[in-house]
Amino acid sequence: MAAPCRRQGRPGAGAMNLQQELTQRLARAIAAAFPDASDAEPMVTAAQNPQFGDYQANCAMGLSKRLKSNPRAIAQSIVAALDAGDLIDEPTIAGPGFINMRLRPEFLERQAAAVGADERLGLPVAETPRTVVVDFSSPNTCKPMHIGHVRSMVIGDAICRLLRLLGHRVVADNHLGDWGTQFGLLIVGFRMFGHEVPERDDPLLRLVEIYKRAHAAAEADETVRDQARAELARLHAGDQENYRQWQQYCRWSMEHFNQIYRRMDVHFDETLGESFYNDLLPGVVDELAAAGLARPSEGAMCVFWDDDSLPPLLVRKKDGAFLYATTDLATLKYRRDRWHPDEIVYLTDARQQLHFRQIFSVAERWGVAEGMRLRHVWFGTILGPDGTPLKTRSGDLVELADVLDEAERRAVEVVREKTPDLDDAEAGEIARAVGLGAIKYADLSQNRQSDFVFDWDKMLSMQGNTAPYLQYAYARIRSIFRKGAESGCRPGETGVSVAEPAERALALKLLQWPEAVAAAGDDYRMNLICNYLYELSSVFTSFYESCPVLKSEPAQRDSRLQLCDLTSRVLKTGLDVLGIQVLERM
RNA sequence: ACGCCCGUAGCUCAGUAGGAUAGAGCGGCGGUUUCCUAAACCGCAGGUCACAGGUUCGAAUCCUGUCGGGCGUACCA
Repeated sequence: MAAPCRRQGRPGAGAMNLQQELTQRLARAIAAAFPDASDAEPMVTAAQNPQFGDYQANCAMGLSKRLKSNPRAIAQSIVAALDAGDLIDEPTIAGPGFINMRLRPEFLERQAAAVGADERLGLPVAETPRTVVVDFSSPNTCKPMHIGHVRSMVIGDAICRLLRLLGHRVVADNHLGDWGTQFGLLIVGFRMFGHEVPERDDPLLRLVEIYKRAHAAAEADETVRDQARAELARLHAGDQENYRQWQQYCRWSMEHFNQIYRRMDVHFDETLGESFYNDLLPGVVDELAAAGLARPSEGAMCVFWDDDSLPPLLVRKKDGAFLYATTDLATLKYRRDRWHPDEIVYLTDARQQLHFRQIFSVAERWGVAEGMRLRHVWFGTILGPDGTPLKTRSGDLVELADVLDEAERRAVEVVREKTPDLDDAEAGEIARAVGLGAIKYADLSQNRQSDFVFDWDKMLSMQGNTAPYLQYAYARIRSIFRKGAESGCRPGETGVSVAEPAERALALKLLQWPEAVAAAGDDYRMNLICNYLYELSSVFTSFYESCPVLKSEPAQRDSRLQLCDLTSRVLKTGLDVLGIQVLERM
């Protein structure tokens, strides 16, 4: 299937954030009309209600107190000083002093054409590219991926994609938990039960079975616990055999993880376990002590805050062992030296907020956070219908591989029902993209800070505000181009027209893509991208219902084909940011 | 006990510069297919935004208090 021919334009030629542009125009008008209040925020937002126009400025009411004047009169003066006739009609003043603005159709038409010719779809490139390390996924080894791992993975990967789209350098860093206390028990368990637990396709699942038995044995028998402690100590002391065992477990774990990452289409630039930082830990504690941050307390080493703004942070146990916090500080310093990042982003669930406030504060006082922005991007917990963490009937966490299987199974059913004429290979491919998309979108479309109530039907839903809805909109557009190509229809040069309300609404929404990206990038809120794409698809579908494309007159057809083409490109780009595939057919 | 987060339609959730009549999906009810994919579209019903005060021209949003829920608070990660 040939892509619709695209006019070659200078990349970035159509770059414009409408909200920003109008904000700047309004700011100039305020400065001109009220020099004393030239610092006032114009407060331009997309109009709440289409009857008020496309954008509104809400600054006049706020200025009224400061200037001791009637807000409507203030709005009037701002409008009089406003130079934006190239973008909007004469603004109207409504209610207490809202400035309502409506974009001119000629502007929409010109801008839509410009964006259509722009590879970046109107999205400005970051003027100062930053280097951002994104720490996400970071599962513990020797445990299968379960449903609780999905958020960090999906949101983290999407944030990486978003930052790259904005023109930043990204280091996607998978910080494996490969140095826990479970290894002693695993080593003992392997010796006790290794010969009687059968091999499996996924060696990690065998390891988990062994661990379960070892755990039960330790519960029942004190000496097993002692052995586990001894093996762990031996591992930490550098025992060759135990080290080899440990490496084997880590390899099996990675095989399992990589299988999941491949299915999920999630990628990393760097994968280093906690074990990698082991040698650095004593030095970290020494430095903290030398800097006067850490001091002995009850036999341990601990960082205190003189003003008690934060509770004490333990960096070395009284038995000499180091902790999670120590590793995180060592990792932070290592990343600074290795990547010289402008920012490090950590994705974890909400429960680690205090931990990261402590880590960031220590890093600052220690001096290793100089010139770096440290951000804890946290998300809510995945809960079952009863409000507690999700479990299967046997009490285990739901395995991610099973969720992916179930999603595909459901998607196959829908594909078979809706599009029976597909061959098995294509149906399977569509089902994979649709099932995986549904899972990712269910997670990304929700405010990340809310707890996530897991519900098979909701998570794997293919109807309403879901990824399949967006994929379907895309597939319908591609279908138009397939059909159009048969009779030689291609989007051409005639220009875009927005005479019909549905055309106008679609063009406007398309021009707002940069706003959605900017808003999402501000605070890593991927749900804003989802909202936008859903609205775009929704506006498109209305357009699709009311505006025939291929059956319209040539000039109109050409314009509509351009709108379709642009819609499909924004959808593809947007879904790509979410890590969701588009489909030519579904 | 202290700290953080939360309480919005029957259900799941948007609403993070304080702005006009609080939105969406699902579920419910009713319509739409000689036409580019009906995984769709159009319409209707459904709300004391937990409660009580306060701030202001204006509060789901900010402040205080109460009730209810989740999580966290030095030898786990």
